[in-house]
Amino acid sequence: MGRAMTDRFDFKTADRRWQQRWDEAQCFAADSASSKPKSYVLEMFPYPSGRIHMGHVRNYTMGDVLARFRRMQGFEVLHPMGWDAFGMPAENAAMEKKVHPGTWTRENIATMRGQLKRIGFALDWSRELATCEPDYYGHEQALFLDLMDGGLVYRKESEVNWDPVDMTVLANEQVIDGKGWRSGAAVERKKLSQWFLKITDFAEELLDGLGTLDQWPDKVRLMQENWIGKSRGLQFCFRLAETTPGGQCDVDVFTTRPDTIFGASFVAISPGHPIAEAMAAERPEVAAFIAKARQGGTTAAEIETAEKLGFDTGLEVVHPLDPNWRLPVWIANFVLMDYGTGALFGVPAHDARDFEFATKYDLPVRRVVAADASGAAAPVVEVENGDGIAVNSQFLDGMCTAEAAAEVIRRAEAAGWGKGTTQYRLRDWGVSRQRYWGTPIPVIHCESCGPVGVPRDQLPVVLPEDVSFDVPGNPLDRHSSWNKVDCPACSSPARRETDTLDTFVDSSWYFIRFASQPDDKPFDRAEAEQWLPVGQYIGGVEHAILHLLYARFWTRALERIGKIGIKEPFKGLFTQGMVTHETYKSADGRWLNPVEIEVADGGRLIERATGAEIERGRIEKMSKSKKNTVDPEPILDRYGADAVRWFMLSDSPPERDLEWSEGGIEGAARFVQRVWRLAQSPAGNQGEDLALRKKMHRAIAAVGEAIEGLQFNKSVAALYELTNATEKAGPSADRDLAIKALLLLVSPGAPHLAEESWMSRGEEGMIADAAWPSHDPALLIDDEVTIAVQVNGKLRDTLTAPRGSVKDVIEAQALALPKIQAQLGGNAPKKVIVVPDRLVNIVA
RNA sequence: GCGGACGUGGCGGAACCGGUAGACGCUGGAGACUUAAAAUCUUCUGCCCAAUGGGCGUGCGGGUUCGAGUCCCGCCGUCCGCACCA
Repeated sequence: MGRAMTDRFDFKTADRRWQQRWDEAQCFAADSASSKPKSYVLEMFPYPSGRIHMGHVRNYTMGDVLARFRRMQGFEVLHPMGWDAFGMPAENAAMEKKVHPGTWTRENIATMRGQLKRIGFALDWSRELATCEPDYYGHEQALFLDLMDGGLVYRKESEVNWDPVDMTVLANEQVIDGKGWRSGAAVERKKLSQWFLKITDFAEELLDGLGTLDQWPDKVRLMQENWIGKSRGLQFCFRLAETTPGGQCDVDVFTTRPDTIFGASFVAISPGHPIAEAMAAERPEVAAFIAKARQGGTTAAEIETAEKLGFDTGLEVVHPLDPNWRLPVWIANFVLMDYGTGALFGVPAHDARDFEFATKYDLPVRRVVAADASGAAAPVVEVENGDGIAVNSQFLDGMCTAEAAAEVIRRAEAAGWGKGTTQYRLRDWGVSRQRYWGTPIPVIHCESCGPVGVPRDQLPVVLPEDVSFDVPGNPLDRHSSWNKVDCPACSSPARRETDTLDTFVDSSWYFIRFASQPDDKPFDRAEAEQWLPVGQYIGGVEHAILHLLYARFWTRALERIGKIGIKEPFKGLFTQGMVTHETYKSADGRWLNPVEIEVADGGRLIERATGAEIERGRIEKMSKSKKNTVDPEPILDRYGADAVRWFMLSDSPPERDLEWSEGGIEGAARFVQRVWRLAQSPAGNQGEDLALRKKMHRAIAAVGEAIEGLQFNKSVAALYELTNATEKAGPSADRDLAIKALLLLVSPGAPHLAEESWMSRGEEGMIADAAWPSHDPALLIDDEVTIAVQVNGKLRDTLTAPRGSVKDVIEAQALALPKIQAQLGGNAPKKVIVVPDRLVNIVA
């Protein structure tokens, strides 16, 4: 037969063989009833966009290494996979390709499941779920009703991006340069009545809870802290000099800088403020201004970078600390209705936006903060938003910013015109989406009863299948046989809610459903608590705020209403970097995929199809628009699962971006073959090799530590070192042990290779069931150390000495070195610093 | 605009708590094996110079220290998030 198998690792056979064996043995099915300690490893579940991309491969490889490592350490591991299957792309596909969103999504899932299986992930496929199936979203509807019963759901008006031509709501992503992506019409902000979850009730808890998340990256905790944005300040009331057409007689404002109250030169209200709206009803020019201010999308970035627009209402308010001082009331486009009270007082000298606004509309700029009292008269030429000493502020003069703020709050409270309050930047979570492909909100609107929850015995509220996407807008609105129902309370004709839930709701509890999935309820509390919280959660940084905050909130909300006994869903969090690739652009400006180009002589790049030279662009995140994606599937065909997995772990630290390169995957494939070749060397040798044994123990310690800390690139480097040393060593019993250890250490990253090698060496059972090797700490330490000898901090020589040598001996040895003598030139050293077992620094 | 990060050879990166900068990999050079190629193996590879030695080096400019990639202050550049993309 002349099998070439022993020369080359045949991944085509091995990958399939071991994937099948693991499957048959149900190796990775998690047993909730197991008596072993439990470990829950979870990667953020994918959106089924069509095909697996390199970002998925990287993410799931990291989780897989950890899951397999934990299993080897003796844990009962839960490592599940599912599909975040609702979302806009399915509706876009429906419009473009005339395919039902469900069909498109389920086909994508089937494709991607097959792709994931080829990579050999240690997943418990028996727990697979897809959020677009009624057996998932029906339970979500039940939880929504639970939150309603718990008083955590309410309705209010809020603004959406409105396309006036297509007459449809647009996602932020669908607004390009202030225009609708399909119609090209200028987008407006429109008010709509929507469902909200009371996340602000949890602002303080969510903030406090960050303190308990010591296995989260600091940057993520900091970002969440800033997002919640707790600030202390003064809320107070400006009395209007005259009553408005709407009958209002005062304006509530909030400020984090009460110390600057004497620097006020105007009051600005949001275009959505009740006073503005009341005036708009009376005065067409106000209405026109508000319409203008509402042009453009709803995103913070857009609102804050838009040109500042103001409208002087002619109204005036009275300054609370000076009855003779009146301030004009403006409507301004940069004031957000959702933050604070929707109104503020402008202090141009000490706030950047106020400064810009005042400069444009020629409003006074008054200095009320200076570095010291002598700076009181200095003009303010650019905004000064730092702290300092109060000036030009009557009784506040001379106080520092904090004192002055406290004093204003004290006086306001004493006189009753305001009070010190805590304000959060966090806003309640609007969950209504005017779209078909999402979880139907289980509510029925009745003219006499108002909104009524769908009775639980009528759940799930299933999406109708017979819908069309040939007209813009939500098909559920047009589907009268679905949305016309009787009120569950009074039986009169009513209308089903046609909005669906934000897909972030779907991803706010899937980790609980993975842990426990009974048919008759969302989860079994006791079983879920066996596994939760998730021990290690892994995913992209782009989810650092929204998804992670919503999931934390949802968990706490369930805890508050008594559904579960945990407050934080994710004990450990790891945010991995992106997979990037060079970009290529032809002379006529087309982006080209890496498979469309080839390298000509001299390293020039040319387009295969045309032979024309092309330009090498910057390294960017793999994306369809830049065409710099590398499809994992052909790579799997060519190099096998382990090489791909290994490359994903090798080059870059996991939290940083990984650049896909041909050289990188080749290097990984070469390593796979090296290990295989090493595993083929005959076993059963005699004799010791202490140096190699030490290296083996060091590698066991280093690899374990690196995986524990999710520093996979370091574990790879340690394995290369062990491989190098083992290859060089002559036959010995220690070398046989080193090979065995190498296979165990390599197995979480390259499991097919490890299994095949394990079997070929005649080892018992599957390596998937083997235990992680232990190391002998005594073998990690060397008896001799190399000590650096510096003169004035510069390395001049080294010396070797027994570990733990006394200072004086080392110092004498260092001074006796010829190179050091030469440096000193006969002079006595001024000072000598000795760091035991490390270095000697001689100050000359 | 606001918030967060990152920056080390030709490239990806390593460096415990402030203590020998460049582990490990990629690329490249030289050599071995081969009829040849591939594969594999050996060896070198931060830059500069008057080269068995010396100088310079962790984005830039300062500072603290016996000693700074690491700590502090000020810049520059790049990337990510901003509430309806997932």
